[in-house]
Amino acid sequence: MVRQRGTFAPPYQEMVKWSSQWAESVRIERAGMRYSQLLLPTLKEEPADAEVVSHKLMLRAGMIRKLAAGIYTFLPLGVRVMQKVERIIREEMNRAGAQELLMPCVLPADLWKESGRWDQYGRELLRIKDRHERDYCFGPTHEEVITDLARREISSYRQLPVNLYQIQTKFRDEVRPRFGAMRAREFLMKDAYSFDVDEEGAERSYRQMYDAYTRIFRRCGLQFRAVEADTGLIGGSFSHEFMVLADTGEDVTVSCAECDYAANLERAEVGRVVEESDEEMRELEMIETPGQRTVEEVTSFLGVLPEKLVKTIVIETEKGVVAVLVRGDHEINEAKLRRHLGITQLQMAGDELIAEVTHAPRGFAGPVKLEADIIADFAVKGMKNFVTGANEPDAHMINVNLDRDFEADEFADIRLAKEGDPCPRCPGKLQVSKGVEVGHIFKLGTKYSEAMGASYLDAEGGEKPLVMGCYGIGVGRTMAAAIEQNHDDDGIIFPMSIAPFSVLILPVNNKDTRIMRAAEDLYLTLVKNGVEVLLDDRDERPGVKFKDADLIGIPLRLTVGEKNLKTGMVEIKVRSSAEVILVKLDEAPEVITKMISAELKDG
RNA sequence: CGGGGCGUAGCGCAGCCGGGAAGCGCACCUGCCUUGGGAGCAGGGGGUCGGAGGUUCAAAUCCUCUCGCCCCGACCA
Repeated sequence: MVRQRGTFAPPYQEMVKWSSQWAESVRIERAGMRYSQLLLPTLKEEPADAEVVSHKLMLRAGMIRKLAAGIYTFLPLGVRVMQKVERIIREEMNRAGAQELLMPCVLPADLWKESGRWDQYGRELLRIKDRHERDYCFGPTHEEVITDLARREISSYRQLPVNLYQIQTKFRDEVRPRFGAMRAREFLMKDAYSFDVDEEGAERSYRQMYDAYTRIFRRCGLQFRAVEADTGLIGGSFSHEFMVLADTGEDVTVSCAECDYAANLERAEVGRVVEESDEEMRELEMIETPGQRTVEEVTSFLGVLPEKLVKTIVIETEKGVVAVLVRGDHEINEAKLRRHLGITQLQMAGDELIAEVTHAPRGFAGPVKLEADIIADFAVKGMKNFVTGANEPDAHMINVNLDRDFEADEFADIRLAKEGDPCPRCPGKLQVSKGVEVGHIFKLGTKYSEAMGASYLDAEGGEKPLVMGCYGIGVGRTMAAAIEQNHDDDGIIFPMSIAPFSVLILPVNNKDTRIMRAAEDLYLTLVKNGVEVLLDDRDERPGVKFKDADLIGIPLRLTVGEKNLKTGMVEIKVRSSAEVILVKLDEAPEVITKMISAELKDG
């Protein structure tokens, strides 16, 4: 329209006024936005209290601001990204047949007392009282509420299966919140709960969620892995964590280089390859090792490698005392040991108990003539002539051998996996990498339904407990993880699917009427086509605009400059590849639209 | 909860040791100038120095208490 006016150019201010009114009328879901009207406070300098890249960039790009420890305000740009992630989650949850509902964030204590978690949950549960001094808490998770709903509203097998989800603000009073949106106290979470008639159905629901999660994280542009995880206190038969690989992650993932085995370090098994040493058994000897307690001290004192030593750790459990043997260069995996022994309480023995069991001070325990059950790691099985404590002060034994000098009551896989260990599923080797847990799915079984009396009547009229599953996604954390994986020195590189805007139009000089007219024209055309576009109409120098453009990471940048405009061209720059293409001004909207849909095709 | 550190303008910091007029850079406002990678010049606004108490003629500075925040660890998933 503007172009038809030929050489006549209205004063820019008037034109803006006129075209903003027009834009308002054609605005589709607020597709377009003018930078001058957006609250988008970018920071040139690095915020002092940000540690990880995503946190720094989210602050610098004006997405979030901190209100208190672990509590953040999301500014418009941050909200737009959040909403993109939410939308992907909703689409995939709905596609998987789940239904959205919304539960309260303030929960009555009664429900929590009923499940027993009011006392178990600990300080992480934010407890509050109302004016009548009644106990409430701010929901950190919603198993109790959903189970309560289920027991009231679900009574027949005809209503099953059903999967209900919500996207709700949670609060967990973390001991130490850190890394911005990565580990906040208040955070947005998608949590879903499935109810089935039996185990089989529950496993089907679990599988559906597994697939939905895979689609969700793929669409968010994340490189991730689903790994076997420990069910921890939530319980249940199995669970997977969706881990985004990132060096700043707080979780450790063990995966096989050859096959698709992957597990959380807490759960990771080690292949039971027993390397039988072909050494001849030598004569058992006791050697004085005054003051040498640690593996490091003993091995350097005796001049042997840690692989030749066996650590004896005395452990106290609710079922009694056990001595655990692991190779000198290995560490006990407490979660695996706990699961193996079927116990929940586990702690290193104190000096008194050690003295009682070994008749020696800490640091000199050994398996020979030890007055406790001995459970040994598989790696110990093939060892010959190893070093252990002597169960006497300041002494160790060398040339210790299994069966000849002592007997292990049991062998088990109880150590932490480490880089290069054999894979439990194939002949490959294990790798260790850091990651961020963005999603976690659990098959719960009947733990909550039985505790809270949530049952249904089957076709034969028999009363059965609902079989449950629960499935979480940290929305803010997913967003942070995406930034953690997609950035460079200049700023964020948003994947198209979760970008706050698809295109940024950057007029190089906003005092140049021709440039501004072209930019406005492009803006209006794109908005009309439903493209989410940000027009940088600020009266800033080009350098400032370019820096901000890179920082906020809009996938496509349309630069309107004097030189190219003279030949009727504009420049499109792809943020991720830095690729630059020149297109004709009037073809730009079409090219842009095609580029966007090409980027989104897997959604 | 243990250890360490920091609270001074919107942001980043100096000043504190050795008490004596609250500063610097960026941002912000006005004007000029400039317009393809965070320009330049001139002028300007903005502070209960986290809070309370104490010492002193005088406290951002010294002392006591307190609150907040960050980092490491433990904890949690």
